[in-house]
Amino acid sequence: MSEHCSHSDIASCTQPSSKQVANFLDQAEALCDKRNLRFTQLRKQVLELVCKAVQPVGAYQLLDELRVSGRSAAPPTVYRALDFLLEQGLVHRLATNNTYLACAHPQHPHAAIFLVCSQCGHTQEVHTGGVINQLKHQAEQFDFSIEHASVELTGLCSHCRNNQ
Amino acid sequence: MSEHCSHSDIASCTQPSSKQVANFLDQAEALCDKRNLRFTQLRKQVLELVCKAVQPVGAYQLLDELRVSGRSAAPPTVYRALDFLLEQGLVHRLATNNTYLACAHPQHPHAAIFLVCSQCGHTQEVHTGGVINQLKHQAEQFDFSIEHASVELTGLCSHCRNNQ
DNA sequence: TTAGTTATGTTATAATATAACATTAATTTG
DNA sequence: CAAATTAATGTTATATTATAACATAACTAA
Repeated sequence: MSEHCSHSDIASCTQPSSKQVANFLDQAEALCDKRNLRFTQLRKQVLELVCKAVQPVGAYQLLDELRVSGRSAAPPTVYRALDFLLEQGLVHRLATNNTYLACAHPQHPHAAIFLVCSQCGHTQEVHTGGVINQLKHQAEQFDFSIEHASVELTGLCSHCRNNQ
Repeated sequence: MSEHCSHSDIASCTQPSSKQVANFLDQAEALCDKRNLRFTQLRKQVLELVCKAVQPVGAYQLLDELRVSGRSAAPPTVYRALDFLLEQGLVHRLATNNTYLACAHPQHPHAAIFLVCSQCGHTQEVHTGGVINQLKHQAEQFDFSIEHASVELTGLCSHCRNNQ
C-alpha cells in the first residue's frame, strides 16, 4: 500500500505508518459500507496484514500470521478473504510470483502496472493512463474486450541496481 | 505458435499445419545449433507438443502427452524441457493461468503481450513496439531495469463476445 | 578412452489453490 | 420477535503446479 498519489505516474513506495494503515482500513470499511458489503473481522484482519507487509505476501504467509494471532485458520480462510478483497479492488494479486499486496488506490477502479524487483522483492504499483490506454487500443484492434490486465515488470529496482 | 508475422501489431492466430510445425521445429533446431545448445529429442518432443496445441497448455497436460507417447516422464522431465525452451525464447509462459505456448517469433528476442480469452482459452500473442516502449519509459522513470515483462490481458475474444 | 560436463531418470516433497460439506452469524420477512 | 433465508466461516480432504536431491545415462573434449 502507499502513502498517497494524486493523478498518475506516481508509485506507492513507502512502508506505511500505523496511522496510514488505520486510515486505509477506515477507507476500506467505508467503501464496503457504501457497497452494502460486510467488512468482517477476518477480512479486516487479512487486509491489515497485507497492508502492513513491506512486500507483497503469499497466501500461506498470511495464513501463518493469522494463526499466530490466535485465529483458527485453514487455506480457505485466507483465500476467501483475499478473493473478497480482490473483488473489491482493495488488494492486487501478482501472477508472476503468487503474492498479494494492498491496492494503492482503492477509491476508484483502475488498472495498474507493477515493478517487481527480482532481487529484494520490493514492488511498486504505478498508475499510468498511457500504457493502459495503449493496451486498450491494442485489444480493440483485435475486437478483444479486456476484463483484467496483468502487467508485471520484473527486474532490478533502483536500490538493488546501484548496490550491485 | 503462428503462421508468420512481419513487423508489429500482428498476432498469431491460426492453428498451425503440420508443415508449419515442422518448419518451426527446424527453426528451433537451427537456432540451437547456432547457439551451440543441444536440441535433444525430449526438448524437440515437448516443443512439438506445445506447437501443436490449439491453446496454451499446462505442464501436466504435456506430461500426460509425453507418457502417452511412450516416454518415461515425471514432472521434472517436462519442467526442465520447458525451462530450456523458455530460456531460448522458443516458448512463453503465461503467469495468469500457468500455461505454455510456442513463441510466434523465435528468431529475435522480443517482448510481447498476450490476449487470453477467459471463455474459450484462445490466446493471441501480439507484438507491439508501442506498448513495450511505453513500459520501458515508465520503468526508466523509476530507475528500474526490466528483465522480463509479463503483459497478459484477460477478457473475451471476438468470437466469444459475438456468440454471446 | 577416459574425464568432465550436460541431460535425463526417479523418488520424494514443497508450494499454491480449491472442492465439498458442516456450522455459525447476519439479514430478511412473515 | 421468530422462523426462514442468505452469507460467512470452519473443517477436512484433495487438486494443481513446481522443485529438491540424487542416481544414471549420454554426449563432449582432452
